Amino acid sequence: MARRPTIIDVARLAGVSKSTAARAMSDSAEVNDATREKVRKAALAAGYERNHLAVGMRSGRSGLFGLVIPDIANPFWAEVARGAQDLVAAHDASLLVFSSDWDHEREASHLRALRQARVEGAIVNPVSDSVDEFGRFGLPFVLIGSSAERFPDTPSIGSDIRQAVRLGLDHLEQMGHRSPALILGPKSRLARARFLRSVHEHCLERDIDPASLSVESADYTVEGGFSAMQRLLEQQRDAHLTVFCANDLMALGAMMAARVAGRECPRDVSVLGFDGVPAGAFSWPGLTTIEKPARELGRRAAEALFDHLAGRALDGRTYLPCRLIERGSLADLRVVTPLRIAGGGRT
Amino acid sequence: MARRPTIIDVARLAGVSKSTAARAMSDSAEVNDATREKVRKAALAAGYERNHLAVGMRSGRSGLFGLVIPDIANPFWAEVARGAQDLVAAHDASLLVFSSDWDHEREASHLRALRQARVEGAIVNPVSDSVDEFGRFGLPFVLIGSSAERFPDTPSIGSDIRQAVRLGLDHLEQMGHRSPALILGPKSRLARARFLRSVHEHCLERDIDPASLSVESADYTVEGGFSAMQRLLEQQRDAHLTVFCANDLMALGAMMAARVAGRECPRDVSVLGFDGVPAGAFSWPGLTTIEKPARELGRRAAEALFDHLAGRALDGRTYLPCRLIERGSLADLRVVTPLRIAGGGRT
DNA sequence: GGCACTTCCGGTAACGTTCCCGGCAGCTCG
DNA sequence: CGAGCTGCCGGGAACGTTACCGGAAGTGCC
Repeated sequence: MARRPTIIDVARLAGVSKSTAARAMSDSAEVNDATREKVRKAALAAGYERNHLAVGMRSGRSGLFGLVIPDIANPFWAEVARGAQDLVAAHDASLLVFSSDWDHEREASHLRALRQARVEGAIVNPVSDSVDEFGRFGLPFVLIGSSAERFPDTPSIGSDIRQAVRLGLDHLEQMGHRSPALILGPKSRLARARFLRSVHEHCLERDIDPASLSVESADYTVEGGFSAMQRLLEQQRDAHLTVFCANDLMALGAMMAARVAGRECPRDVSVLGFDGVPAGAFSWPGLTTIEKPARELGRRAAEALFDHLAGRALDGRTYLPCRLIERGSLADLRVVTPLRIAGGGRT
Repeated sequence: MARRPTIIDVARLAGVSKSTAARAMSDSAEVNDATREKVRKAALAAGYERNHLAVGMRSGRSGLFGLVIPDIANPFWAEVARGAQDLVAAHDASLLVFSSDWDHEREASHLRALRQARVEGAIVNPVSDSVDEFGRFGLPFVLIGSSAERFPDTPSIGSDIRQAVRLGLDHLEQMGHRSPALILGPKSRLARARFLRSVHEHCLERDIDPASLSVESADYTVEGGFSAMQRLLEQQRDAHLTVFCANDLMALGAMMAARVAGRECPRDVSVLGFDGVPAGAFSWPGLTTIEKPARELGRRAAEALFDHLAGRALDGRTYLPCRLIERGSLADLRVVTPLRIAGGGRT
């Protein structure tokens, strides 16, 4: 295979200097239209393609961006990645994707790789809520996810957990569920605190004692949701049990636990999820859940990064609203109560 | 922010020439151990990090690799990406990920981006089975997926559809299902032909007329599987209906169609999927399916690429075996038949 | 002691691009 | 008509690294 043609080859072919050729290729105004056309033709004929390595080296702009997320194989993060990727590609740049697996070591190593590749900026979901190494990260970056709260002075994008929780609780209330049990994430995670705080706010407004709510902790996995639900089911054997889970995987696990316990959903048990993963659409009954705008999250993070780089003002933290997806995992407890109140007024 | 330290800064700090410093940093044998240590210390003190852009420019090895798949948000491809990523990261390199959305234009543009970034090689799932532009791709690459068959002279990795189909058919037979209906992908796709051919082989060996099998076509989506199943259900109203779907999404759609038609799975209807997406584990009943080794596919593709680059011999196309995952979507038709044959011999 | 050989190191030239500076026309204007 | 200005272009330096070459010590051997 022959050597890849360089700008010098193009210049020679077009009969101009390499400076002029470079100017022509980079849409500079300081070149005559006729000359530009001539160079373009020569470039096409030679099969010339700009060497981004050299460009990055000289100009400092590598055209590379980084994304560090916990796991690209996780549907939620894959969706985020897709959003970021789309926007980066629209800017004629490329995205380096890394999975940290919630591991500090790995995250550090990936960040190092990003720096060495001289990416122009990065989007990161920090594995821990309490990182200090980010101060000397040495790169423009945008945080994504709820742990971003620890870094108030760097731009960050997340979903609006407060709005989401209230959305779920309001919907639950409308359906006749007053005080759902909660299956939350591990105590160490910041997202859990935010979730719980929002629940409390909501309860206080409605004169419900937050302490009356059953709370179980799990680890965001299906198995965790399964056993948390088992504990809940034991506590409450007879009445209708409603649970609000902090993510869909645990909700799916909770539904499975109900099934093996012989409790039918939504007849005996109601489950509300949080995330909006595709799998929720295929469970039976379909999982009613609150969807985080994952792809939009990725897009906006990338946008924020570009804005940041361009020196445009940034409004710090941005929270994106979530959306309720009604499927079939919630019982409609209204149909009995209103009828009783109405006293058989209709039919 | 101060200028990033270069190898020259390190050399000055260590009191050696930049050549020596570079040698020390790149584990060259041509440097004294004591000197190497001295340079290492200086590098650490200066906070030096190799500039991969410059390295790539000079040495021709950018440390960058490309991955072009249809959609990173698709769980199957996300898993593939994860596998590739892990292996690339293990080689201290980075992976550029692109989604083509089954669009020629986009694919071409991504490949161009890859060339301009001077990636050392790429893993590609070509959007079309009939591409000609790949001849002048101008980069070392490995194909992934079944469409790779069109390019016999380039290394490729795929799942062993033949083995998978026979695995499914054998299992079906063991469970008492003789001639399942088929829901396949669009006629244009090569994978469909491969699937069908394997079914025929299997039938012929068992003296089943392949023409007796009902075949429906869909587009690999849930909706497609849903309506294909509806057609099948109309054809066959009474007897137990068994369908073998060419992917899990269609299988999930088929299960939903059965449910809305009032047919219970697995009592009235049996569904066998193909892919092994996570969602299949949460449906009810759980989807029995044949799992493609997605992550392994990605790993092996990356491995093949590295081998290829290192000039190691490559055995052309590699097919990875698939695995049966038994969940609950298949009726066990054995329990009745053997009893009848036995003629009430037991109880 | 001279010679070959090894070990280690320094200087210089690339790699392909962009940036800066200077120059040469042609034009305008006092 | 000369000064200044504008539009366009060429030449060279620089970006940070590695490849290559040559040379200075040190070692072993006759």
